[in-house]
Amino acid sequence: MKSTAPLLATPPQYVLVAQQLMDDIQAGRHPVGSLLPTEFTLCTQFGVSRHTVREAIRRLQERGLVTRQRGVGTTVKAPPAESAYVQTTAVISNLPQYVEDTRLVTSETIDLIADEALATRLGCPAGQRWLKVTGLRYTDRGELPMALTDVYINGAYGGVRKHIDASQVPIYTLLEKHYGITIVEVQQEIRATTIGPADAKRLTVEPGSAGLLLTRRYLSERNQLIEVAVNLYPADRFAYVSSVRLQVGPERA
Amino acid sequence: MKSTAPLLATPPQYVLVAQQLMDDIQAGRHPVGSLLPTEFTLCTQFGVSRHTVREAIRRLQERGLVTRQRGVGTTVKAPPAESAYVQTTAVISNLPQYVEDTRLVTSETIDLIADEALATRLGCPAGQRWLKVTGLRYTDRGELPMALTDVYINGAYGGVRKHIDASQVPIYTLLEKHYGITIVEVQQEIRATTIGPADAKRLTVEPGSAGLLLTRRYLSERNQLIEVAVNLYPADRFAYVSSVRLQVGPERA
DNA sequence: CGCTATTTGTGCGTATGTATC
DNA sequence: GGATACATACGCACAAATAGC
Repeated sequence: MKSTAPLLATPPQYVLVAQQLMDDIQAGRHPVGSLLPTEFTLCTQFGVSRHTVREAIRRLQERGLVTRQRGVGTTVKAPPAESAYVQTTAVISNLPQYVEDTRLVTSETIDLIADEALATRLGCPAGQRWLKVTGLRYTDRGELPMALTDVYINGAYGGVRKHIDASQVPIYTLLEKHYGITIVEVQQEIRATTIGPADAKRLTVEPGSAGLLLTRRYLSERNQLIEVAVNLYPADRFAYVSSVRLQVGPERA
Repeated sequence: MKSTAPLLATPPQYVLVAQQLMDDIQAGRHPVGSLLPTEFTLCTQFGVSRHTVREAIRRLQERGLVTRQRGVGTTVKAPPAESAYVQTTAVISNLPQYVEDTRLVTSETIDLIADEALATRLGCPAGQRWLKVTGLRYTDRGELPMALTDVYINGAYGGVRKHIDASQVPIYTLLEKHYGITIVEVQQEIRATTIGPADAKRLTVEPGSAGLLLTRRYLSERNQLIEVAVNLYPADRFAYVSSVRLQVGPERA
């Protein structure tokens, strides 16, 4: 284990510029709806190159704070969000009513080696060891399962298997807790799919009917793939709902 | 006024490089888990500058296909997707990006009054006037349409109809621009569905096959429903990808 | 353990293309 | 047509992290 604290001395210039711009937006010096100064103006203002300014504005753009249009300029769209990141409140909704809590009932826990097909599905090199936990996810009310869940856990962390059943928390938090690793990136993919006969039987739906396939991939600091969760939802039992609401500017509206 | 040719001349070089790299990953020439050639190597291979290569790789990174590490290289993390022409969106905050990469070809524009069924689907009172724009959305690669799109625009803002074809920007930005309104909230819902015969024919897929139904509702400051966009994607032509990365340091409060 | 080569990250300068007004 | 402003693309240099010797 390495104990060298990776302390950052000074942030890159484009980060500083981005922070200053966010401050200015927050303080109302660049009100929502107004145009930001042009790239050239910002260059002279901050005393940096255009490349640096563009990199800074790119950050604002990625967070949805500004939009850019060629020939027009950079428009301020929203003040910087309070905490960290996107405000996407992902709500999992059931058709009859909203779901507060769900239970994962595991049916199988096996060790396996990723063959070519699985490696492709997970996005890992073939031959890697994985712990696969299969189960059905139930809502509080209703007897039918909401989803068929496969969780693949990197073989290096297979020790969590004994904590899974007992726990109500997501599996990746167990990994963070027991192994001291930190999940820094979560990639999520949602696609439609056709539910095959075997899965259809377990979910109690018609074979060949439509389903939602939601895959989450958890990456650690070193970009190591720690966990992959694959959820299959019958079309009529699940919808993925999210919303983004822009904050009203500092001025009273 | 220009002749409003909605024709894309040639994609930027970094897009071409990115597409070629995705093809190479898909074909197994850059297997998952392996390192991509270095930036310098790619420069000579493609005959472009490092700037262009980095821009291309940035696109792959945003889609979660690769991760980068200083001193190590660029690691392939996942194949692009099942099918060749799968387009991915990132977080909801950079919708404009997604629109720029695709072309909407409108086939029909009609005025209508919301009956009970439509009012329920849109979430508006029955009897309200709407402008409905129907079209197919294409990617820059592949001839098959990526999606069947219905955009419902609040009747009060029907005047945008003449600007829709010419523009490459999202329709809601047109509304913001021409009517001075501000979109404050975007609600998004994703669910799986079965594609009916009529839609299947237009999308060139099997009737009864699975599709992804993505609905976005745009609300103004006074919570007025301005626009509803309904997109139907065949299962094998689209995946909704988003990624959240935690910041390393306490970059900003 | 330190040195070095490699590879991505940061930053600069410049030029040209293209959309908008 | 002209002016403006962002987009694309080339070049170069040095910094920082990593891996291997």
